[in-house]
Amino acid sequence: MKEDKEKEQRILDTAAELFSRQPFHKVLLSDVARVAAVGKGTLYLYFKSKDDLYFAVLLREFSSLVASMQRFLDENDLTPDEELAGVVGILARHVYARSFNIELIGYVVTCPVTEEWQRLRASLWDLFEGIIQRGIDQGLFRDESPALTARYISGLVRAVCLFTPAGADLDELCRHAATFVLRGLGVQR
Amino acid sequence: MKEDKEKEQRILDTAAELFSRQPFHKVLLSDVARVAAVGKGTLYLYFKSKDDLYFAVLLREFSSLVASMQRFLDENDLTPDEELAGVVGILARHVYARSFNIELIGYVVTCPVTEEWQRLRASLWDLFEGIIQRGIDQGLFRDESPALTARYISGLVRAVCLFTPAGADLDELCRHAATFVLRGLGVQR
Amino acid sequence: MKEDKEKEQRILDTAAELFSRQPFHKVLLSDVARVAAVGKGTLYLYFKSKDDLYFAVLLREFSSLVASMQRFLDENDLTPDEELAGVVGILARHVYARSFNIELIGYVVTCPVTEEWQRLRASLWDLFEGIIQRGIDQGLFRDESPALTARYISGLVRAVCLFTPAGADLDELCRHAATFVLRGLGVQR
Amino acid sequence: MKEDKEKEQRILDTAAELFSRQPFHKVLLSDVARVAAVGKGTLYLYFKSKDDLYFAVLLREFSSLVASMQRFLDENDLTPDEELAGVVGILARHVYARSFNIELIGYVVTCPVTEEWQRLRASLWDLFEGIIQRGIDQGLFRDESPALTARYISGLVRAVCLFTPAGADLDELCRHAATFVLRGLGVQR
DNA sequence: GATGAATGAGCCTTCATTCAT
DNA sequence: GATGAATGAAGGCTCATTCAT
Repeated sequence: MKEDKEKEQRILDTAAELFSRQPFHKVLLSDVARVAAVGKGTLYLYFKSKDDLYFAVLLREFSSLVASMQRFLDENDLTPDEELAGVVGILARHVYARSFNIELIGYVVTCPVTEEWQRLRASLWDLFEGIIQRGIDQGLFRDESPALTARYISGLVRAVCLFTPAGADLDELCRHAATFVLRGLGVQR
Repeated sequence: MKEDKEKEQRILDTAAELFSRQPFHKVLLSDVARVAAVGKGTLYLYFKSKDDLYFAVLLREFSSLVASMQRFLDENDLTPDEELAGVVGILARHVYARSFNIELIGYVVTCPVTEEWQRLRASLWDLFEGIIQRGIDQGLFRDESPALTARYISGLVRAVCLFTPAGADLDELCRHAATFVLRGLGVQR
Repeated sequence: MKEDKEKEQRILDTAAELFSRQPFHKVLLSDVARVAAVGKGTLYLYFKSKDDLYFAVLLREFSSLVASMQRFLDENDLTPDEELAGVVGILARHVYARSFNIELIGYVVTCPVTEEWQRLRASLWDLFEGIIQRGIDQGLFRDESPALTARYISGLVRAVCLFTPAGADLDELCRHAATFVLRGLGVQR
Repeated sequence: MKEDKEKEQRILDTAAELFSRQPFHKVLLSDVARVAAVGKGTLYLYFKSKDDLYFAVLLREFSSLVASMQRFLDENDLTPDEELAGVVGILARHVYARSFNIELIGYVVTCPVTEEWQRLRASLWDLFEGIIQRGIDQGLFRDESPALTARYISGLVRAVCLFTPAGADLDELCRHAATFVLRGLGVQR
């Protein structure tokens, strides 16, 4: 019933694409099926409902983001300020490439939050909070409430990417955002 | 078709409430009518369609926010850092009180942006940008790109309000956000 | 929402007709709507679901049958054997005219029996049982178990009407059925 | 396509069970396959369609019933009244044990009657009619229309078995039904 | 102007049937 | 022969919109 992982991924890719371009109710499952080149009924072999598909997209995108940020931290031995600049850049590029992704969260906020989603979201915050805390411990950062700040950052990046002025350069955007965040944490730059 | 301003406001209030708590497609016009205590057909005397009602809510909420921020600036003779702290507080309280822009803005992002909405959104950014620019001119702030920063701020505030840890104090939250933003702009605090 | 009793009856009439000619799953609500000359959505103003419509048909038909039998008993002052012959005739004509009616019961048997339906069905049995008991009391009938016999009779009539040999005369059929039942109760004829 | 008789029987057994407990449209072929422990595709090696399976069940059940009744008559040398009491008992026990013909026959009534089904049904009636006729010929029974009476009996038995009052004893039930039928045929008991 | 019963286009979902393995 | 993933036609149901009152 769900052997074909490749097909499942194709459905998720398609759904991610479509959900990022239109609000939930404008995305038709017949479109998803057509674009993914599967039968409409096939969707239901892999996902219980339209909502289920939606959340699956959300979870996959978000967890791949968090994973890539975590990998970045693991594979590089950096100072907290370098780490923060790095993950802000990753986040920005991710949001920029697939502007929906973080946007999808808007929907989810009003829904009964699933445990899995809550856990995932917390893991992003924990990641930020951990960096900030290390920076504070090393005397690099100043922050009265790392938990709050961790929550700022994704919102901040999201906003700038969504509403980026036309013609902006992505690299510059990442640099600017990182600088702002680091200054916000008391780093002199 | 538009005599009864009081009724129109009641409809908008109701719609604002409902649209802020659920995704667009889960808000039924029959619910709006029932809660607003008007007939379903009456909605169409005041608004052309569901989309039209939605945008009317969005515009009203957003413009009242911008107006109250502008009023704050006009009625007080403050330094740029005081101004920024003030409007951040206003924004935070607004988002916190009516989490309207959760879904509201979420939906609108994927929609064909109307000119009016674009103008309104720009006015918020301009407001922030103006303060930042004045701060820079007065040597209070440092910022390489006030236009980008203006876009950060609302996203930042939105995020912290949406995902505020349980038990957080709103005043402290506002103070923290303001401090972060001001530090981000190079203010020593 | 359900002012128009006339429209509701038209829907019920149509549904009764269609449900009597085809099994449940072959009856399309779009057909019901078309034949009843109402919109498809209108059906849902009067009935919660297809099942609900089905049961409404069943209940209406059955209760009208029981009511007409009861009226026959009330309006005539007859001996038990005359009463029994009369109600058997009424039942036979009813089944014959709308062969579905009793047939519908087949479906209902396998369903979670609603209280209302149970009550209605019991009222038919009670009606038969009452007549039989009066007959016994007056020394006209012999029966060791009027409750069981009451359950026979509708099944008996149903069967003969459904499977009546081609060319049979309805009056003769009623007479024959009544005779059989009365003899079954020990009446010499 | 039809080698494995054992598997075919398992499918028929399962289908008989399920079709007798739920209306046609609620019985899913995937359920039949699962319960029968065969693949869904396998069903189509033995039966052309869902309808085909349905009628196969109906025919098998019904013909086994008729066969067992016929065997009873052949293997015992009885008087018509004994024969009738016997076959009524067989019928009652059959219906009682597998309420198959609740839904089964219910559905079939509204369907285009196949020739095979018609023939089978007629064989049951003929069996009853034959007994009745012999009883009349021997002066045991009185009946103006054995053909009609033959049609009563199965309906009568069916009804009592379906709607049997809770706690009833099957043996007593059979005795009572037989007595009623025999009295209906003018036998003094 | 106000209403809400009526409408029907359109979507999600189901499930009998097929066919590649 | 056996399987069950894949299919897509079809139907139940919803809900924005209309319009007669």
